[in-house]
Amino acid sequence: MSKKTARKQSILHAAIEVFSKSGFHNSSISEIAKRANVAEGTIYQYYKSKEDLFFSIPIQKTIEFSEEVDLHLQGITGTFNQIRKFIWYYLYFFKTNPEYGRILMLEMRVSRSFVKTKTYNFLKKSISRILEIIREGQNEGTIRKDINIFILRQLVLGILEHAVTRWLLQRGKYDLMEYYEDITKLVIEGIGLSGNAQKLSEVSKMDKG
Amino acid sequence: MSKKTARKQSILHAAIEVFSKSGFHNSSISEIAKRANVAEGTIYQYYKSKEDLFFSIPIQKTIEFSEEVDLHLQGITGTFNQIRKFIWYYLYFFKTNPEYGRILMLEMRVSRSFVKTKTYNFLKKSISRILEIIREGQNEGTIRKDINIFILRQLVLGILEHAVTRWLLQRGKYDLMEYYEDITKLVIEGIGLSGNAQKLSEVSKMDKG
Amino acid sequence: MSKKTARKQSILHAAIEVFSKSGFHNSSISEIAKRANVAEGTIYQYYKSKEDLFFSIPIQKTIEFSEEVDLHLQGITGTFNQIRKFIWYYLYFFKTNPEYGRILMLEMRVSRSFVKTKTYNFLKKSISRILEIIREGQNEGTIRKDINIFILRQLVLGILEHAVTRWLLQRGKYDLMEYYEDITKLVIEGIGLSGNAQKLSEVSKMDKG
Amino acid sequence: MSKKTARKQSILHAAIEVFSKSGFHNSSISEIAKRANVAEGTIYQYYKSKEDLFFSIPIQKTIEFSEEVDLHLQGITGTFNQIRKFIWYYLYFFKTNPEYGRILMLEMRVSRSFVKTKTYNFLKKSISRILEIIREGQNEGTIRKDINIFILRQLVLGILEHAVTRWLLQRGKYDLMEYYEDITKLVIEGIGLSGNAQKLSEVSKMDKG
DNA sequence: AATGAATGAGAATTCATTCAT
DNA sequence: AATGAATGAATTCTCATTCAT
Repeated sequence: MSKKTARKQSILHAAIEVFSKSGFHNSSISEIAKRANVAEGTIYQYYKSKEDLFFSIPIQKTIEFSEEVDLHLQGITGTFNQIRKFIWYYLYFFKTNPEYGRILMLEMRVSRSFVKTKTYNFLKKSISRILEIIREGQNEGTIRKDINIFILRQLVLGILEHAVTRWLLQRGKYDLMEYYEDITKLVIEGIGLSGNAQKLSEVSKMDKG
Repeated sequence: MSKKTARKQSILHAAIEVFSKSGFHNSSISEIAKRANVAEGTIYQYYKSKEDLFFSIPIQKTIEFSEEVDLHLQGITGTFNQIRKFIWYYLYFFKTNPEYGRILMLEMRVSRSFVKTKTYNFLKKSISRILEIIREGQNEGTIRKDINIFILRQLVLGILEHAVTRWLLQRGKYDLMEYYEDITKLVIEGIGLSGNAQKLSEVSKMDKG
Repeated sequence: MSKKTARKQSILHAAIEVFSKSGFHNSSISEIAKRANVAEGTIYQYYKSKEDLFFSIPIQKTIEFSEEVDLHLQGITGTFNQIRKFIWYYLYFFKTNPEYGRILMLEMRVSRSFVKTKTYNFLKKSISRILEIIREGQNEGTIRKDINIFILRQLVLGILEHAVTRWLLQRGKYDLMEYYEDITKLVIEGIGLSGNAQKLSEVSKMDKG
Repeated sequence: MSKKTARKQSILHAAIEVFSKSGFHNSSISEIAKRANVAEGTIYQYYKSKEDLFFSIPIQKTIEFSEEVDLHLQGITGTFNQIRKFIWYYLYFFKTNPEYGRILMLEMRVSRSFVKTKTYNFLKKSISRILEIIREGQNEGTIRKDINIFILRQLVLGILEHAVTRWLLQRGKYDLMEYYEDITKLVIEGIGLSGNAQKLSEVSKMDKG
């Protein structure tokens, strides 16, 4: 049983490598099998189809992301501090999982069939930890209420996804964390209640608090 | 010669339709040929390969976008008004070119091989009309200078691409222009010099002016 | 040992169900194993191969048919009465064993490799109880002698197989016994000695007797 | 166009040979392609699938059979003479088309999917020339009316199919025409109006006429 | 004896591209 | 210049059979 799980893992791992390198359509089951050191048929004992294998990739990573993000957010008070941390972990996660990033950002996020998947909903939910933070912030009075909450989320995720996507397409020519401060500043000022100055001072207060 | 151009056009047009519907890998030359009312072999008289045909799509559309955006920006003064207009036209362009949008946003923008293309550079340049506006704004003193200009561009394009991508994936369940006001507000406040209040009043002044 | 036999039985039983449903080529060992509640490997402890399992099906059923037909014929005198009974039991047997019927009539009877099998000879012998009856009838003087005995058998079996095959292909839209009387009449008149009228009266006499 | 037809013909011809030798499931497209001297892909330009190719076989042969049988029946008067001729041509046809016979009798006739085919209906119609003859005979008063007409057809076709099937399974160890006389006699006496003697005399009268 | 995971050969089908007409 | 028939490489998936446990 543990052996079975290990097999399944090693197939998934090989799949991430191969799919990341060449994309779904230019990857072949035979290459994945080779890299996982199993026969082609073995893959079909664990996954129904090539698509099933592909769409299985985010499940585990999403759980990992959710759990870690929750851990990192624990004990942090103040909406802006939480957002800072969320952004930081988001960037850090993809910096340390660039292959998964390539699969998620360059293929899945953009795939018509993935949108219909259960995994997609799961992923949406996990990412939307940010929605909760924003909502709480609105209740606390630190996040602006004059703009639709989904647009605010779009601001945050839009900037983050764009940043990660650009970085991935450059194949790591620069450090993804490089612009972390700027991005954070932009996001916080963008969704914060009022004037920039006020917000910034507030943030630093909270940071100290 | 005119006939030749027309034929090339009609092939490209058919290609946009087909690629948009099914994506690059699930589209076939034979279907494109059928829709363009030419024989399969004819396509190879005009385009070297399927990939060549695919990557030829953005060239024309990019020119169209650039020219139109320039026209729309003419006579508009004030950085923020220009940005408003840029955002408006960006959304409008994809609202009226959803098929091309699907190809560009869901396939090209994310394709490893496209990044190596000349067309990619061409596209980048055309989109970066926004960079100029931002730079001018910084010189004028209306755009903040404390944040890297590329990050500012990332803010704008990140939000816009995210908005368009989400809309395309929902296959037009809602109107892309719906959130135009919110997006504009966010962007302008995000990249503007100081406090929100100040910026907003400035914007309305300029709108009137 | 009893347990062993039981297991072999249950595998065979499952095989009949599965082969009947989907035919030899579209049936899989894994489905048979599942239905027999054994592991795939276990089947190979009892049968050399898929083909071996398939060709093992008729053995038992043939024995069953032979024994039952003998029982039903016991005590019946008169060639025609015996033939009536044979026909009746033949139809009854396939009416009550349609799954086996499908395997025998639609697959085996027609398989190039089955003809080379020992089971095939066994089956031929069992079915040819009818040959004995015909031969006795010729000796008694009730069956015509001007026609080759094998052709007479062909008459009987041809009509019966054809009737059963048609019924199976209609998947039981009608009752197989429906045309029993007509078939019997035709067969008896066909192989009987002389004029129809004479034969029919003879038959009814014998039925009463 | 003529070339196209020739190609299609030669593929069909190769298919008949291969399918006849090994049956549908044990034949491969690659073998058919090799024998037809075309590439595998070429087959798919003419036939949608392996099944489509397989089920295309009877169409032409059925037309051939129908037309020839009609020609052979022309000018022949008298129900029994027509039946004699039908039986003769039926046997002759399969004697001269044993490969097609193997496909039709040992696979198609017995295939669950074939029954749903248009070709099946076409085939049924063509074979049922015999039904017309029987019906006319009943109107003329030479064929018995006390037995369902479909059972009478079953008698004829059952015997014929059985004869051909047995012969095919023996792979031509004997001459299919060998038992022609006996079979004819049986059939004619079986479906004829009254006593054997009467029928036989009638037949010879007609033969002379 | 029983298991069932692993195998890997095998097969159908697709389709971009070529080239003779 | 246009055609479209022919190609054949490439790929996914199935499944009978084996064998270590």
